[in-house]
Amino acid sequence: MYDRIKGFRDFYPPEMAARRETIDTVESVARRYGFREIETPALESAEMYADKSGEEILEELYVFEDRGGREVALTPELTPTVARMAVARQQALTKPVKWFSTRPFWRYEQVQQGRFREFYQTNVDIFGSAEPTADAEVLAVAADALTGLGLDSGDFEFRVSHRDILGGLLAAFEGEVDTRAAVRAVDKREKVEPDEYAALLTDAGLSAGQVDQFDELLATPEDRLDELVAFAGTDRVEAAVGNLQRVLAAATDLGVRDSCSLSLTTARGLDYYTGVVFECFDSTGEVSRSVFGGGRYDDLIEGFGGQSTPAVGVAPGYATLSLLCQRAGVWPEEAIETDYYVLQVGETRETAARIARDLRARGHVVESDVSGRSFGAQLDYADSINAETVVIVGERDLADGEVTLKQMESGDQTQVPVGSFPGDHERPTFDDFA
RNA sequence: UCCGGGCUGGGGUAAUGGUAUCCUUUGGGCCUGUGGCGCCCAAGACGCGGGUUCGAUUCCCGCGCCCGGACCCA
Repeated sequence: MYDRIKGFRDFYPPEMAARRETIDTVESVARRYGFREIETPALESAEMYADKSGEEILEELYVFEDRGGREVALTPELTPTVARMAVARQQALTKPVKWFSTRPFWRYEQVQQGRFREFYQTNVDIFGSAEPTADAEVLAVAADALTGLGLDSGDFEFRVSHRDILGGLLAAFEGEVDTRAAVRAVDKREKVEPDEYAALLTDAGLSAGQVDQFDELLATPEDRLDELVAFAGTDRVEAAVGNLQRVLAAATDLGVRDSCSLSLTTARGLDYYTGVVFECFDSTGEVSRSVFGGGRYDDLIEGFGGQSTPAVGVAPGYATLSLLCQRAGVWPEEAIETDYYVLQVGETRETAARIARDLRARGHVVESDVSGRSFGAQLDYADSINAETVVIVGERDLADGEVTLKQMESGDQTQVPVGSFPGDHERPTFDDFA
């Protein structure tokens, strides 16, 4: 016996069925918005992540030297890869580029609820549009996917913010402020004690008075965003607020405004976000961590050596998504379904196989004995796979040119001429011959 | 990397310093013809290593894994 590697999971049929259904739902929503599927490598140059996020990041990745002496990493996220792909074909691709991809990613981190070392996400990205409608479309794909899974808009909430509002406000304060540290502090606001939160902001360069003022600004409600513009008095904050308002207006047009709430304390950890950022949360708070997030990252493509290309995306992860669905009671139940079981008694293999083939050709799920089992054991098995109809192909019936059709739920059965089964019937059942 | 809890057949459990209970499950048989039931038979466990002990599944230590949390979340 070998153990499974920590943080990696096996998915047996019952769980896989639920995952398949969930992934199909999310992908079909993306397709409906015109996103095209891409497939990407599991390995990328480790340098790509180091350049983007610093050498320290390699500590959290699966990195190794391949036989050709290349430093490679198992991909921890998709964004650098799609950025690389977009840059490679930037002249050829018509804009906007709209891509999606579902696949595993790997990070060497502590296993916790909703967090594994191998995890699956569907990334949905738009390149080449800086319009608020693009941000809103990404939000809409995410919201439609969740409702498609059976959640209603009251089950989840997108907390929406804007990087330039935070950055712009911080820049408007007197004195030197470490924006990155301050943004990190904001991100922690809900998790730490007020004193500690204030201390973090003070460390970032704000005075005690400024901390209070900043905190008050962050609590500004949606209908008074103009006050932020007035406070900062800068083009940057004015533009950011205007942009955020247009994104929310576009979200209204797309019918997903109800799922969005303004939350200036939502910062997202990722440094590459430049505009609107959002995170999806469980409305009940029962799922304590962020379900997934997304946002605008206009500078990344240029940073990868491409032409300036605005981009916005979202990446639902299935580990946390399943937690949310389970909490809401909409995680798919496995229902093993089999349309027909073709039961063999005696030397009837040829006829049984012909019937099974005919039924499969009609698109049905059909099983037949592959274990040389007895009549009773076959019936047991048919029951265990929830076969709707059992076609009994036995020597005695066959001598009379007949097979027996048994409806499992009721136990009713009837004789059918073997030559007319399945005949012209698309989906023959007991009722058709009773 | 750190903190807390846990680990007995595939799943769920009981007891125990002297190798383990029950349920379920799985395979086979009764069973080449009404047999989805039932009955019978069989299979299957103390996470790994070390220590204490005459003897450890039980007590101690380390590790592994699982669950939850912190950090982190690019």
